[in-house]
Order: sequence, then structure tokens, then C-alpha cells
Amino acid sequence: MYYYWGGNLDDCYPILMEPMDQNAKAIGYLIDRTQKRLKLSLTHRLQAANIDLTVEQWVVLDCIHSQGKPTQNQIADLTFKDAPNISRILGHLVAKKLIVRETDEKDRRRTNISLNEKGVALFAQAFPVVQALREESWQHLNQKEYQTFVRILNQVFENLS
Amino acid sequence: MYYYWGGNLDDCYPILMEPMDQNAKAIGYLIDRTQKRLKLSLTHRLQAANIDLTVEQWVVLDCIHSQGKPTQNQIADLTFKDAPNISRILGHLVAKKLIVRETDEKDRRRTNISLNEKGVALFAQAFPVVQALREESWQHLNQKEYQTFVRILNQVFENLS
DNA sequence: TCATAACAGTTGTTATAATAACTAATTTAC
DNA sequence: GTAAATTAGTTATTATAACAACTGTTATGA
Repeated sequence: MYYYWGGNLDDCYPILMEPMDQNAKAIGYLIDRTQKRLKLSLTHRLQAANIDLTVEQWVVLDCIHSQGKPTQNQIADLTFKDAPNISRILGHLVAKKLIVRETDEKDRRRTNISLNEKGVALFAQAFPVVQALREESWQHLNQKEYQTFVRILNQVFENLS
Repeated sequence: MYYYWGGNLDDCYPILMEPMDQNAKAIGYLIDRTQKRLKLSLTHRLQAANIDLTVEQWVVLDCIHSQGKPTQNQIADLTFKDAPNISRILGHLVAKKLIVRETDEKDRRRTNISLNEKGVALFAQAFPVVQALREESWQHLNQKEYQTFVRILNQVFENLS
């Protein structure tokens, strides 16, 4: 039997299709819909809080906040996005006057990114919203389950490296 | 302590930031990167097999295959996409001559979707590719771990309903 | 029955994802 | 020391995601 990526799981449970290898599971489908709902929830909460940030913009803003003064490539690596997307997302953040682009003195190919005052303020405003979502998303689950979940998720990640 | 959505997890392990509620975890970040890699893997495998389908087009094609003759709204519900996106994805599938749109006789608002011969053939061609990915993504993990994973993932999903 | 609400689908807009092709700066190798 | 390769970032293109606004069809209710 197997479950498949892309089909109806009938109220969260996989469809039994036919006798087959038990190792073939609809991981993609299951992950996809939860990821989609998490992202949409954050989008709505940011809007409800009158915070003018998309989820992706938040991810990048958060990355810059945690890194201090990363280059665009560093942001790309850390957020698992590619260079063109980072370039454009940073463009939006610059347009919103949240960050500053500075050409690196030693290597003029590089651009160092940092939050300005408004960026720091918006991060502080958005963080509690994100934090609340994290807590709610993890309701009814304990520390051990979290560890198991992370281990399995990372195993899947590694399996495809 | 908490882990955060959007930041560097340093080789798959969460960053320790400060003493805090243990229930706040970077679920979004962890799910996001694995989902992204799964999707990219399938994209590359379909390309390598010379199958002209995007992942989303595959998901919709697979849904139609499993449902027989769904309406567009049914496809939207089953794939967790919205009506406009389904409309456009179906547009691509029609352009590729893989599916047929038919106005419902009894309710002329509805459009019934079905695979044509070429669509069935392409499904048959793509399915083993998807199946192989599913098996590989689940390597080194057993049935019990799969069940645990699904349960936790669906709990997170429900937490945000 | 006729106005109104609900429903199914389409079109337009903005943002993200992935790839390709490009410029400019720096390193490397001969 | 200079040509070639590499690296950092940008721009262009196609597809998807989410939302708003729209057309056309069916159902509801006074």
C-alpha cells in the first residue's frame, strides 16, 4: 500500500490505494499543506497587526536581525532562497526603508545588509506575532514530540541532499 | 529558550537564543526548508525524465486522475489551492492537451475536468518518478516513525484551523 | 416572480520560486 | 602579469500563491 503526493487524504488520513511498498508515503503532500497553512496564518496575523511585511520579507528581516550585517549570499544560504529572490526581497525592504545596502570595502562585489532604526522597530513589532504563532502551532504537543518531529523532518531533508 | 522561524539552524539544529517558553519552536522554518527541497527534487526528476510538468501541474493531474471527473472547486479543495490558481493551472494543462474542460449539463456554473488519452499517458509516465522520490525521501525511517510524523504534522495543521 | 444571495469560475495585481543570462569584481593559473 | 575562471549580485521570464473584483448561473425568500 502507499499514500500519494497530490491526492485527497480524506480528513488528514492517507488513502489506501493498493498493496505495495510501505515506504512510499505522501510526505510532500502532508508537509505541503501544513507549511501552506502556517505561512497563511502568519500572513493574516501580520496583516491583523497592521504590520506591512510578507512572510518572506519577515524571514529575511529576521535573518538580518540575527546575523547583524550579512551579505546577500549569506542571507540566501541561511533562508534557503536563491540569490535573485533575495535581491528582490531586499529591494522591497529597501523600498520600505527598513534596511540599508552597503558595498563591502574589501570586496566590492559584496553588499553588506543591515537593519536601520525603522527595521529594528518593525522587527520588534513583528516578533511577538511570530512568537504567538509558534506557540499556538505547537499546542497539544510536547518536547519529546518536537524532538522526534525535527529528527524525522531532517532525515527526510538529508535523504534528498 | 526558543527556536525561531526564519533564521539559521546551523546544520539542522536550532539556535539557542535566550531562556524562554520551550513550546515556541521554529516549526515554520523546519517544515519550509524540507518542503522546498522535496518540491525541488521532484522538479528536477521530472525534468530529468523529460516530463513537461511542474510540481503543481503534477499535483493537479494526479488529483484529476484519482477523482475521475472533478469540478474545479473540488480540485481546489483537495489540493489546498484556491480557485484562481486552479483555473490557471488547468489552463496550462489544457494548453498541453492533457485534460478536457466540460460544462456541467445540470449546473452550468460548474466545469467538469477529465484527463484525455495524452493526460493518462503522461500520468503513467510521471507516477514512477514520483513514487521513487517518495521512497527515497523516506529512507532510514520506519512505519512507526511515519505514523508519528503524520500525527504531529496533522496536529500542527489542526492547531491553526 | 422577482430581487437578492450564494455559488463557480475568470481576470487582474503583487509577491515569491526557479532558471537563465547578464554585469562587474576578484582570484587563479599559467 | 594577464587571460580565464570564479564569485556577487541584477535582470528577465515563466509559474505559482493570495487577494480583490468581476461575469454568469442557480437557489432562496418575501
